[in-house]
Amino acid sequence: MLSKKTQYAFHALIHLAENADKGPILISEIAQEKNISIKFLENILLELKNAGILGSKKGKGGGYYLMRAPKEIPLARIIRLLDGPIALLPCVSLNYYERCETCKNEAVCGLNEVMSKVRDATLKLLENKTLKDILTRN
Amino acid sequence: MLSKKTQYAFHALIHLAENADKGPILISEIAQEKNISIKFLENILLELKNAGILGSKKGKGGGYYLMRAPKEIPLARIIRLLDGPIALLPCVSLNYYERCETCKNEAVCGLNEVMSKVRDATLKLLENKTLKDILTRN
DNA sequence: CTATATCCTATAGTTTTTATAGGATTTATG
DNA sequence: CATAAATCCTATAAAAACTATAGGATATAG
Repeated sequence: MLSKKTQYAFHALIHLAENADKGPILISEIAQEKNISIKFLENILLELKNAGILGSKKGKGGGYYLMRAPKEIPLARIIRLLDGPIALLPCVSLNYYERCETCKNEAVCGLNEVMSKVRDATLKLLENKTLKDILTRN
Repeated sequence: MLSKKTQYAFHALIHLAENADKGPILISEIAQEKNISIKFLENILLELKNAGILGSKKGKGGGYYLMRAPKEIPLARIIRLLDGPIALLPCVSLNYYERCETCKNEAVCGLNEVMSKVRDATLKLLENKTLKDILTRN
């Protein structure tokens, strides 16, 4: 399961996308709207900003805003940033690979093969679906 | 990522399947072969037994053995048993469903839609692939 | 100058995961 | 029947990860 952190990030990004025309949005506004602890959300938005996904403005009239169009933000990007690996096993992770200590030859390991397929099927969706795809459909 | 518990379970099941002709297998043998803490493994095998996946025999000549053919044991079964939900969000989980508190209408939620697709793609593999599919290929 | 809002880093609280301990029970066998 | 071998069972400890909070630093609008 995705962590609360990542779930909150998605909800916050959705709010920012749906209010992109209103200029910078306050942390407190998002927190209230989406029922998230304001201080926890603050940390999350900061991480998104440091990753270049969000921009911010300080002081009166400040807040957070998207740095790029929703369709340019793949869901996989958010998950990897806040949750880490998407793969089910370290030995099939593309971004967080670790060699399997138990199995002698990954090329012949059946578990590795199946989990690689799971990873591919998951990534095909999460890398192609973007913030735009999770906005409320009207 | 899958927990160590689930990873150990897979390795133990593989060992049991590959030595099914040798009668009951000792916990200690599996632990040594796969480099798993013997006491931790004991708990895992017990859970698998209580779930009807393994059988056991006590006393001298005892040990654990598979209760059914490897091709009858889907990987999803093991994961759900030891790791819980396979879905990325509670609101798209088939076996551990929980209503989303933030979104007003799941039928219209884009996040729900995408994560449902991820779940389906993952389950298509994990419910159809079995212990037989992860045995070493020779 | 002041109020506002993010920035930054530390830490506290909670839950989950991983691992260990030790006695109870069952069974094979001499 | 006594003994050794093995799983059964439950509790608890140790470590790690996750969730949340705190409070001062910094930047900016007006």
